[in-house]
Amino acid sequence: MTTPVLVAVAWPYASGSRHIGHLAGAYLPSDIFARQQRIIGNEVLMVSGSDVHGTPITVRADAEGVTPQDIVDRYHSEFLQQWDQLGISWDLYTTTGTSNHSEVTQQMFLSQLDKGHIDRRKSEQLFDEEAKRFLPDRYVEGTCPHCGSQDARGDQCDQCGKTYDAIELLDPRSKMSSSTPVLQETEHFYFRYSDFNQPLGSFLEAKQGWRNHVINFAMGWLREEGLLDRAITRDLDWGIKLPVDDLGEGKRIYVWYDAVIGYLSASKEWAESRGDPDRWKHWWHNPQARHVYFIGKDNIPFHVLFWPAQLMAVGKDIGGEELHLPDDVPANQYVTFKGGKASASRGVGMTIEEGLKRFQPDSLRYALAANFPEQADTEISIEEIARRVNDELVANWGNLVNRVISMTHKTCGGAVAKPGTYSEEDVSLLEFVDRSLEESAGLFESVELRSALRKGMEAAQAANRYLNATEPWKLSKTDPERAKTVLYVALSAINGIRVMLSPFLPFSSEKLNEFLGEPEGWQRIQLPVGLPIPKPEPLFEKVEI
RNA sequence: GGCGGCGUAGCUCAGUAGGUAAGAGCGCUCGACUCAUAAUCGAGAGGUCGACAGUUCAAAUCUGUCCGCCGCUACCA
Repeated sequence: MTTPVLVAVAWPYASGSRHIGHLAGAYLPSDIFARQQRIIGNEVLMVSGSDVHGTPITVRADAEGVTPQDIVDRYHSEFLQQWDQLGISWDLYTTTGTSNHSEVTQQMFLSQLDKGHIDRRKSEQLFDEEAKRFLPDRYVEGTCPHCGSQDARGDQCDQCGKTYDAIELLDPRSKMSSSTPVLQETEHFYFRYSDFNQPLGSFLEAKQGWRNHVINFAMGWLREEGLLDRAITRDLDWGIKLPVDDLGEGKRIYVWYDAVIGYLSASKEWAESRGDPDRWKHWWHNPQARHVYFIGKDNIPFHVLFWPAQLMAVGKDIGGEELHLPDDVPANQYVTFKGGKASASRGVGMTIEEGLKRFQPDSLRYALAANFPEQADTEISIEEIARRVNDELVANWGNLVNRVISMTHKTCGGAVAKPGTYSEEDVSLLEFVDRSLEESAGLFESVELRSALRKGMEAAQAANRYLNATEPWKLSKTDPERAKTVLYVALSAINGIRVMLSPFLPFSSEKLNEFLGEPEGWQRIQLPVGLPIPKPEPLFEKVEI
C-alpha cells in the first residue's frame, strides 16, 4: 500500500548564502528521506522554496543600494544552482514571492480573521525617523537596563544575558542609521496563538516516537506560559499585502506568519503546474497521508506550535476539509565547527559553495549524512569530511565496487557469469545484505538516517570480508568455476547494497544504475546472467586537504 | 536569570524500560593478503562513561549538588 508523503523542508531565507549546517540540518536529510520513500513506492511530494520576505533582506538591499527583489533574485538563483549540484530532488522548489503564495496566505488570513483568531491591537514601537522605519529589536542597540553594558542588543544583553523589550534600553540607537529611535504608536493584526494552547497540547501528547529534544522543547514551551499572541503584520512595504485595508497603507503580513504557509501554497502550485489543480488535496485532505517536516532545531516552535495552530485555525475553510497536521518533525540539531554553531554571516564553518568546491556532491552528502546531528550537536570540520570520504566512502564502498568490477573483467570477461551452487558463506553474505536492507528500511521510517547509512556501510564491509575469505583472485587460477560463483555473489551483494546507499549517493548510484538498472523497490533483485559490466572506473575520488 | 541539551576510547559518535567482563567507525600497533583508488582482512593496545554524593543486590543509565560547553528565551526565522 502506498502512502502519500509530504516531505516539507524548511524554507531557506534568501538573505545570504546558506552553509553546510543548513545542508546537514534540513536539505540533505529531507532529500535522502524523500528518495528512499520514492523507492519503496510511496507518493512523495517534496516541496520548499526561498523565503523572500523579512527585515534582513530589506536591510541588506538598503545597504547595497539595490532593491529587495535584487537580493532575492541573487540568492534564489544561487540556491537553485546548488540544489541542482547537490542533487536535491524537489518536486517543487518555489519562493514565497509568487502570487499563488500571496493568495493562499491571504485566504488563510481571512479565514482566521473571520473566525476571530486574528484581531487588531495597538502598541508602541521604536521608530527610526531617519530610515523612516519601525525597528525590529535586532536592529536596535543601546545600554543594558540591567548591567549598564554599552552595546547591548535590542532584545538581549550579551554581557549579562538578560532579556528585555527594546523599549527598555537606555540610550537606544538604531543600527540602520545610528540615530536615536523614538516611540511611535502603531496598530497591527495579532494571531491569537493563545486560542490553541489546549488543542496543541492534545496534538502533541498524541505524538509517538518524536525526537526527545523536539517534543521536550514544544511541551516545555506550552507548559511554561503557553503561546502568546503575536503580531503577524509589520510596518513594511516588503511583504504580502493584507487582504483588508483596516490598517491603512504601509502594512504587510510578516514573514514568519507567511513562510510556513509555503508548504501548503507550494503544494497547490505543484498541483496547478501539472494540470491537476486539486491534486494537493491528496496530501492535505487525506488522513492517511504522512507529513514530515525537515528543519533545524531553531525552527521547532514555528513548525511544532505556530504552524499547527495556524492550520487548526482555518478549520475547513480551505478546500472544504480540515488540513493535515504535521506527523513528524525530525528536527536536526546543529553542526558545529570548532565548538560553535555554523554561521555564514559570522564566518564560522563553510558555505555550501565552498563545500561543493572542495568535495564531489556524493562525497559531501556521505560525510554530512554520516555526521547528521540527529541526537545532539555534532562537531565537523574539513578534515573530518575528508576522513569520512577517504577512509570510509572510498576505502569501503568505492573500493568494493572497484575491486569486484575489476575482477569481473579479469575472470569473467566483463559480464555477469553464471554461478554454480552456493556455499554456506555465499548464502550468508546475501542474507546479511538482505537483512541490512530490511533494517535500514526500519531506520528510514523513524528518520534515523545516520544509522541507515551505517547499515549500508556495514553490508559493504561484509562483502569486503567475504572477498578476503574466498580469495577469488586465487580461485581464478585454481577453480575458475568457483571464482565465477564468488564474483556473482559479490556482484549480487553490490546490487543490494547500492539500493541501500542510493538515497545518500544519487550521482554515483546513477552510474551503477546505468548497468544494474533502477532499483526496483527496497530490495536486492536477481542479477541477470550475461549482463555486461562496464570497465572499472572509480566511483569517488580521494580528496586531499 | 529561566528552559532544553550535551560532557563515553586519540577523533566523530552509539548506548534502547538500570543487570552478562562498556560499544562502533576512523586513527594507532602487529600480522595476513595483493583482485582493488597503498584500498582490503585478522588480531591487539586504548576508557576510574565530566566531578562529588546518594538510591539500589546492581548505575554510563535514576536523584541531588557542582564544573565545563552549546542552543533557545517569543521583533532572526
